[in-house]
Amino acid sequence: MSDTQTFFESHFPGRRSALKREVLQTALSLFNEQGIEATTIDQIKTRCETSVGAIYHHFGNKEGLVAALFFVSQDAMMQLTLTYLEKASTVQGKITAVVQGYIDWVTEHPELARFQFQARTNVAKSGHSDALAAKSKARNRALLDSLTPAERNELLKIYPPDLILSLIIGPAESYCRAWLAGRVKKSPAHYRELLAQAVWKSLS
Amino acid sequence: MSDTQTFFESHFPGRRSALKREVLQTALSLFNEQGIEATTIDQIKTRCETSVGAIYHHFGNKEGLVAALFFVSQDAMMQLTLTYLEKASTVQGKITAVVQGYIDWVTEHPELARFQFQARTNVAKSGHSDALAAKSKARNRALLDSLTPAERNELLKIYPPDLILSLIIGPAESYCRAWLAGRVKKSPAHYRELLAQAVWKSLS
Amino acid sequence: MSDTQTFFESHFPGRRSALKREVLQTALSLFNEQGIEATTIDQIKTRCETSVGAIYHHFGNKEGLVAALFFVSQDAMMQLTLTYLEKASTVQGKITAVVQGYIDWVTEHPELARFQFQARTNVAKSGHSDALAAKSKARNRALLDSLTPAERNELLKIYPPDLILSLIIGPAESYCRAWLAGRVKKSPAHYRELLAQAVWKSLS
Amino acid sequence: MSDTQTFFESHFPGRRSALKREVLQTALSLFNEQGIEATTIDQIKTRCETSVGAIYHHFGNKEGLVAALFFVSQDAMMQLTLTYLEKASTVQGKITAVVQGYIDWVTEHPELARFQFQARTNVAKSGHSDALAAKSKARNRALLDSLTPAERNELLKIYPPDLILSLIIGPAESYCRAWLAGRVKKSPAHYRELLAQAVWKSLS
DNA sequence: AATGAATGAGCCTTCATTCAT
DNA sequence: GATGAATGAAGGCTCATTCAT
Repeated sequence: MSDTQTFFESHFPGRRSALKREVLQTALSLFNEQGIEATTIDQIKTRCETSVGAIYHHFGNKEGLVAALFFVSQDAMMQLTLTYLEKASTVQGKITAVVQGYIDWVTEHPELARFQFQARTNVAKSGHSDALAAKSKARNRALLDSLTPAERNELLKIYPPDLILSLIIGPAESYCRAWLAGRVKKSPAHYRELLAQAVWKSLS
Repeated sequence: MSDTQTFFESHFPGRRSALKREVLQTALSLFNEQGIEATTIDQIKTRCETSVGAIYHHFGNKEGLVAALFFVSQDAMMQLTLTYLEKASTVQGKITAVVQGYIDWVTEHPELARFQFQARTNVAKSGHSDALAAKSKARNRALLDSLTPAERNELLKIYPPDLILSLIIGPAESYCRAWLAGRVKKSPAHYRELLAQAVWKSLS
Repeated sequence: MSDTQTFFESHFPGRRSALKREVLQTALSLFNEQGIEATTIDQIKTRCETSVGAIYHHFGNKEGLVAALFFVSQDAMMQLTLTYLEKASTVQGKITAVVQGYIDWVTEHPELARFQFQARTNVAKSGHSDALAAKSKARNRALLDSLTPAERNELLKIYPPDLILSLIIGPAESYCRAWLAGRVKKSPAHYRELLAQAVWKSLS
Repeated sequence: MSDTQTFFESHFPGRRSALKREVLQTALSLFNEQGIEATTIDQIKTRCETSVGAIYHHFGNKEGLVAALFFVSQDAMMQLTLTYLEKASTVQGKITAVVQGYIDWVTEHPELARFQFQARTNVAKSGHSDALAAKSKARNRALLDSLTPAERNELLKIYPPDLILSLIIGPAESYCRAWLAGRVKKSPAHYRELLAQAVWKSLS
């Protein structure tokens, strides 16, 4: 499962969702190529060979389409991190899970990751801002919730909780952004281990 | 120099630039409040009590206004980092300079920093994309250029050059983004030292 | 029979017409609340918990729904006036019948009356304009047809026939419009006698 | 001054208002021909040989255009009635003034009168409903305010104030509506005196 | 009879930009 | 240099209507 098509097929299965899948897939491409505001419903409709009415029937409006894309993507990313976290037993293992979960998600679904970066602001300013805030908070708690009280105390001894997340995810996110923007060529996947190690060292 | 008004006064001095300053200041606020595309020339004109013609006279078009704001801001940020770098003599000192230069810039000019994050994509897709690429590259080289050949070899021994920048700036950038978005309350300035230390540890 | 529900039950009796009645009732409310053009088939469908297809099955199209509502309402109003006219024997009695028939209809079915005022234009511009013209003419003749030749001559001595109807129905209609629009509070029913008397005086 | 063109010229004088006048004139015609909702901004623009932007520049939006047309028309009508009222000295004279002021307005500006009938509902449901309510109240008070206390007492002896207005204006309004809709042929102007007399008789 | 997904023409409105004054 | 009326392409969205199931 490493491309977007199979991603949508597994999240919106069945023949009845065929149009929904195609619209999401097309919108994703156009949003990334041209930007969200620069992409028109008409362009999407033309590429999908459907009608504007059908798009509005399924997603309400453009904002709803953006939100649907954003949340399905964010949820899947969260899911991957949780899977990794469950397999880890030590503190280092859990931090590595978060870092590598992030990297693996981005490299497996670069289109979705690219979209998330640009869509966050839109969603935050839309009617779905509450849902966004709730999910963001949940994501931030995932790591801390997976730790035992003892582990948590140990980790928070040096750095305040607010900072922890930036120390852990910051380097990976920075490199992933650069890669998605084409500013660096080597895939973040090549640096999975290096990044996890560096983060671990920074926290000792 | 801790607010935006004095910033514009020092970068566009004189009575003749008064309107230019006011337009930039107003545009900055509106862009941050509503987003760049959502802000209209008419709104800017109304808040400045000037005319659309005057704005076009000074900035050519909307894209030009965004670019002016973006580059003056990015140049000043680069300048601050260079000042810090000049004062540093050791490798650790230089890395600290980059991290703290970044943090200090953001906390001194949060409005400009916020704008830079959202404007980058716009500028990259505009006619000024070359200027953007050139300046980004320059910024990336500033640190490496300040090192002696020996220091450089030492630093690049473990981590490839592509990764270095993300390891250095990633944590600070991540925290600053969270702060500018209101997701964390404590100013990055409180963590100047902690962040620089963490980065240094991660590179050893 | 003083509310709209029983009105529809008596005009569309039986279990098979249940949906038809509910659609008419709902459409009537929405048309009055929002206006005819502002009301969508979808809104009606949602309130009735039925499907757009069912509405089209029963009424053909939106225009047909408006016309059905208009004509059933207009026919009932005409019927009431005719009943009153049959009971009257003198000229004054017949004029009183027309005035009070009108007032009683409006106060018994304010929703239907309100709808008639706004729908007349729509129906006139629709494919049902012929039916509208025919029924309007019939209504206008009802009074004159009920008079004996001698009575007719007497009534038309002073005022030309074109004017008669406006003199008779004008005051009541004016007050009823004001009441239906909420511009006056007292029900037209309070002024049944006063209005009939005033009209009679004006014709002497 | 008996056609619409000179009406607009006197209410929006000068070369700078030429476009405004033409838009109002054109909108009036189209609204009456096709109805307000059925008329599009594009149709108006095409007939005026102007641009949609210009229309929005002058009137804000379609609702604003309807309101402008409605209020300028209603104000002028009110003005005519006030002129007539000032010249009258007896109660009968004042009532005649109201009746004939109404009739003269309608026959001098049938297009505007026709428009007022259909636009009232729109304006009432628009953002200008307050202005409408205020002006309607003012119109209703014009007659009563022009009476001396003694005259007022005399007039209100038999009929309550709410009813008075309907008795006075009802017959004329009813006939004018019929004339504007083409249901009767003879101009209301032919019945100026008859209508005023009939109303006076009804009030004795 | 009932359903509701799909259609697509058409509407209102916005807004960057120009240019005559 | 300044002004703001005018332009008009383009966009998001609505909604009556159809039709396969």
